[in-house]
Amino acid sequence: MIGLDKGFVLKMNEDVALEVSLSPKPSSRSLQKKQQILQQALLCFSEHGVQGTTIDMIREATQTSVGSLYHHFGNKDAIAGALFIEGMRDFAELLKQYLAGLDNTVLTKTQACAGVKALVYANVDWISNQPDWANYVFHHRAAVKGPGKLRLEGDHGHFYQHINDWFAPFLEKGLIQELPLEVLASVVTGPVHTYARHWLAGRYKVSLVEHREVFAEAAWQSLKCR
Amino acid sequence: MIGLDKGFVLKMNEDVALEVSLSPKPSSRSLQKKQQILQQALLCFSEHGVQGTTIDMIREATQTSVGSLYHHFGNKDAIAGALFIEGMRDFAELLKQYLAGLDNTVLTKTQACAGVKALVYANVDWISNQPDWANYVFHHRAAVKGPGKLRLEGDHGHFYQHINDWFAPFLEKGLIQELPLEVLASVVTGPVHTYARHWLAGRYKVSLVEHREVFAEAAWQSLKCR
Amino acid sequence: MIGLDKGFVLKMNEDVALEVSLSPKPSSRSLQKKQQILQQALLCFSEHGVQGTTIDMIREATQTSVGSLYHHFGNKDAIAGALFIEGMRDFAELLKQYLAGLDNTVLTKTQACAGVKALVYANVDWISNQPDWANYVFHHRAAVKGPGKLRLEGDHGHFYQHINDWFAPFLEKGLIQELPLEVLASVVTGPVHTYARHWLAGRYKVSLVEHREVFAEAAWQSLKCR
Amino acid sequence: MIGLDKGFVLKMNEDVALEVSLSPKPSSRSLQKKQQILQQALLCFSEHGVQGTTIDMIREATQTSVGSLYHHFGNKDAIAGALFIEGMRDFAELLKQYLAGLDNTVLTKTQACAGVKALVYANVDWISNQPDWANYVFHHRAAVKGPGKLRLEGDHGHFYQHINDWFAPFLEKGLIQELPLEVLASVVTGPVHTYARHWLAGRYKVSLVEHREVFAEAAWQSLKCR
DNA sequence: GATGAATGAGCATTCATTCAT
DNA sequence: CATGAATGAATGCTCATTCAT
Repeated sequence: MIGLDKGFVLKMNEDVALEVSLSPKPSSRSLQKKQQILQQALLCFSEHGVQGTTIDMIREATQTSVGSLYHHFGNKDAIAGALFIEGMRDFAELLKQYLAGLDNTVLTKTQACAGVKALVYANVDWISNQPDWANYVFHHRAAVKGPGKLRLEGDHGHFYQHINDWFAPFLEKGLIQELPLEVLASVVTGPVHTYARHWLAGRYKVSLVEHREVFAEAAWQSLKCR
Repeated sequence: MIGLDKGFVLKMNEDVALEVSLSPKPSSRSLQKKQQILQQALLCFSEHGVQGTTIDMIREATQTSVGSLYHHFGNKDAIAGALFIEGMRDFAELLKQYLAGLDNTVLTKTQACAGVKALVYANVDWISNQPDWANYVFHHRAAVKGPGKLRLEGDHGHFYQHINDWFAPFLEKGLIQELPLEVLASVVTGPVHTYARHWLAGRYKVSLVEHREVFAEAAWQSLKCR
Repeated sequence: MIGLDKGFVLKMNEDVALEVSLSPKPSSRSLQKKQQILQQALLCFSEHGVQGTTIDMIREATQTSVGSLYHHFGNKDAIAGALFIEGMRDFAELLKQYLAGLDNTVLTKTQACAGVKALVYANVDWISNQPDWANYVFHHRAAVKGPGKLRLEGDHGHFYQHINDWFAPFLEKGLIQELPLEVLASVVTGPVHTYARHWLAGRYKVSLVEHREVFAEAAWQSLKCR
Repeated sequence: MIGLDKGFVLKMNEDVALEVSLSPKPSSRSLQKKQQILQQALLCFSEHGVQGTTIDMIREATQTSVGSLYHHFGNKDAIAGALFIEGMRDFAELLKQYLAGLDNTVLTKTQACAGVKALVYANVDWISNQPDWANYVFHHRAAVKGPGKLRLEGDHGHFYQHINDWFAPFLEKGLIQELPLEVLASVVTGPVHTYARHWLAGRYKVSLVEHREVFAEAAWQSLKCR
């Protein structure tokens, strides 16, 4: 069964650097600093929202200078955007990993259930391990502007395609209800995200992960064919 | 069966006026202006977010003066807060109305199902009829600050109590799964809100109301005891 | 010897009313309200300064409406001005009264001393009895603008003339040092006012009146001829 | 005899910079700008009062940008406060210098007189050389708010202590009247300040310095034991 | 006379961004 | 690459004053 991946870190591929400044050799020093900036920016965004976070807050948190921030990212939106894109990618990776651990060639009810639950697990686990990042990613899609937007849409398309491809056989075989993909997605992620939001805001006391199985089962009951 | 209430309007009880200024007689003129301001502010908030909306935008939309805005509400936060509180109340009223149309003394599976579905219907219908207000209310609880916060918490407590009381018999009889109220709430509203958010953002094309029954059925399947 | 006049009240002659609005019959009702307004305005001015006091503060303190305030005084400056002029007059009256109790036809050292001390007593006593008003009057001459200014200068001239006339014989006889009137005034009132300012600001704990005789004696020692 | 120090300039120690931003190296460039800002702010405050001076006036006078003003001082109050504190310090320095030029180990009437007169001279001279700053300092203690306030009180305490220590021997020996320090201070500075205020406001024509000796003698006559 | 809604110029302050060193 | 001073448009809010009811 799919386990709980421990110890995520906010780590990103070199592409991030490439996207922002086209400097030929993003030295590892530079990359390290960028990550630190993103890490701290995330904390600020979580606490005050993107609009409520000022460049100065990030500067203070990262112990650098305004100039340095701009040298690395160009402007505030680029920071917010990079954070979103990397988060999306990080989450997508986990989800793919969870699905990869399953076999979608054996078309049984059990496998279908495992697939649906894997979606829920991936959400619950990623959110639980990266609560701030998760909160940010699931509520700041608008943060991505300019050139990054197209790229995000591409990424997102591939991601959806991947999930779609994985489940297609089960839908065809009639093991999962034939609903629009968007409805499926909402039924699977909606309860988790809604609970997570209240939990992260401190309004719910019991941590999300404690309801991991409940949400998984609920999703499966909603989507299975009977 | 519970029908779709047509023609909601952003209309609020006199209490709104009372909360802001304790003037003895909030003339209907004054009340009317306050409502108009809230109406327009909502549009601005929907389009640009609360932080992204400037007082000047609201001023222009309402065709009044800055002074008048401040005369009636004191500050920007108070506008945002009043909008949230009134929205909450409006939604709660609809939900109560839907539940009131059902009989929770006959403890059958059918009635339990109707109860759960009523919750979904209320969400779907209110969101469909007040999309902007809904979007605002479901994502700006933080807008309520200061004295209004306590009041909101009180209101909210009563609201939850009411729902709780309605469903208690069914839970006792074992017709609905005995889950924490917060989980129940997330399972019922999560899919609807998640779908609604994407739909309102223009990312989903099919309107929420078209999936009304699907979401209702999904909720019931998740929560019923088997 | 000159005693301490008890129980001053902020009371003004009908002229105040006349100066502001030229209404034919300033009914006693109206006059009463004006006095109440001035009384409260004084408290506000004392606490926040004239510039720091808003019309709304005065409105709240007087439990009336903005409109009423403007009906009675025309504008904020007029309130500040009236307060200054009345204060000046009230103080001048006390001073004249104190001098009137003495005999300036007997040109002895004793009488000269009594005259000088009367000036100090008048200052100490008036300030002690009307601390707020005193603080206001001695530091807000600039508050008087427009038409009231000329009138004030006239009043002030008469006042100075009166004092001048009273002391002239003693100066001629060589019982008091022949210094410019302005220097005399500064030596007599300076210490009292300086002490009073610090006392009123809470920086000095011992009340002004306890040093009444000390200041009087100091003034006399400074000014007497030897 | 104590002479008249010519050519004061508004110059302040590095501490000013330190108090506002704790940046490691307040470059001399930065310090220079701060001084220029204070210099111009003083002129504005003198002409319109602190409340009557707008940030925009200071900006125009200093030929910089609003942002720069805030970069250096944080807010308007900080400008007003720094000006007061520096003024206090500048005056205190002069006074100490004047006292340092005298010998308080020879306990004669002559020396006591010289001491008292030094206090008056310091006041007259500083006010005459820095009329605007003096006027500001002697009437805007309230300008100091927040953290600077404590520091001011400390400074002030040391200052008073210093004066107290200098005069203590003379008081003990019975050469100067044993009055509370506050009364002594009022008698010495009161006449000078009162005269200065009227002079600076343009109501008195003869300059303060012309009465230097008169005020000094008056103070001595008031305070000497006989 | 009283009331309080309306007005809008004015103000302190913030903040993303640029750029010289 | 780093630094932090400089910039100025933008923003939330205040407040004296007017005026219709």
